Amino acid sequence: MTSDFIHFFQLLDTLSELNEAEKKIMKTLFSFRYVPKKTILTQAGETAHELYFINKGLLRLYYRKDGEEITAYIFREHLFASSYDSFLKQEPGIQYLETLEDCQLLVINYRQMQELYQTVPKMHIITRKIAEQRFINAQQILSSFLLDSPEERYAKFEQSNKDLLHRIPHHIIASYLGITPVSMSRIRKRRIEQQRK
Amino acid sequence: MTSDFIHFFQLLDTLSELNEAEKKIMKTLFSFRYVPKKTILTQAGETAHELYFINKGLLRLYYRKDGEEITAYIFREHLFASSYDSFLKQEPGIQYLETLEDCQLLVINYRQMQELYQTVPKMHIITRKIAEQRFINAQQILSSFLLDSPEERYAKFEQSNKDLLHRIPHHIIASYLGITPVSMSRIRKRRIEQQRK
DNA sequence: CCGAACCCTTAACAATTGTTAATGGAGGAA
DNA sequence: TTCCTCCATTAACAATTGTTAAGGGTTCGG
Repeated sequence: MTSDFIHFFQLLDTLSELNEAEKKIMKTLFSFRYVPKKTILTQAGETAHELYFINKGLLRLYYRKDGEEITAYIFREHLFASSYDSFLKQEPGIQYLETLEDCQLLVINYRQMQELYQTVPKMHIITRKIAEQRFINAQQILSSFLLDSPEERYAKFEQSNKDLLHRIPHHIIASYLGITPVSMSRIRKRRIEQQRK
Repeated sequence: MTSDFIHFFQLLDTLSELNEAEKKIMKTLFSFRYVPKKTILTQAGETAHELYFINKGLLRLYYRKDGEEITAYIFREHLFASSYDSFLKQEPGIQYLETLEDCQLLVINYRQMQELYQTVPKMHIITRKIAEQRFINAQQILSSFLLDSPEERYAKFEQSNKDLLHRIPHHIIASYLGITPVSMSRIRKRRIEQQRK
């Protein structure tokens, strides 16, 4: 269905103008997939073969350390998501990619992606800009670890992701902020007390 | 001089094969520059107009918070460096870019960069791959903040950057690791004591 | 409807890091 | 050389976070 690609092309059009022929090719290479909550799309130790565009739902990328799951990133609607490290290098990675909600995804695999680069050279421009944005984004998160205290980091997260506090378990957010659930709970308490004044 | 471009093309050739005509264009657009130690190349609050390739020397990217300098990244020889955020968006940034040693740089400005995209379309592929690598790199550093203790982070840094411990002041490394110089000194002491056993 | 699993919060204590300040060494400038 | 600045280390104390454990609420499946 064309309606599956509305947000997809809305994003791509901001990066590089695509004509109808190019869009048609892309529609044949990306496929629609429904994935239920708590599905692991990529396992650590295996190579990520697919790249996803999220039409609806949430994904998270995480590491495992000592049996514990540590969130590296939470992907929202209308973003591309993958265990990039593994997908780009086509080597086994150390990250897991999992759905946090029932998801509607557009999917392309690595081979199809190479085909896309061949048939739609503009794709190099698009993925360059996406990679640049991702890099800037990663750098911003990194800066928060260097410049901010855990409490400030929580405050910023709350400000720009108010909805996620209700959509996903807190301990996932805590690990994303680099703290324990206990510590995050204390921070939340402190902030509520301070708001009273 | 052609010898100025040896490492430059050595890197680029691994990303996409360039013919002599393309290399010639690049030689005219990149210019050679000698920059003494402790020179600020990009100021926070200003737009970064240039992108650098480091032939020799070290650069560091840093933030300022409460008068303190906090290192975001240390660029080595044969890497591209810039205050990317500002350079890519062509907006004022919040980072400073400074030489840590006397440097030999290849320089291109934003306008020339756009010209390069026009005349050498392959450049989109090259910068896409560079951006992807940078993203993976940033993600790796980020994972170290999520998964490792400050002590483990120091250990990993020491392992992969042994030379930097002698080339640059420790407090710069400490801020890069997200800790204070005092804490880093304690970590170093602990490690020496443990090695005795 | 009930039990089990999951999860947020709270408490108490341990461990680590941050803060402030002092010391002494190294390196650059005049 | 001598002075001065910068810097690494150390100590003492404060603040924060981590750890472990317990209680109670919610959700989901049988």
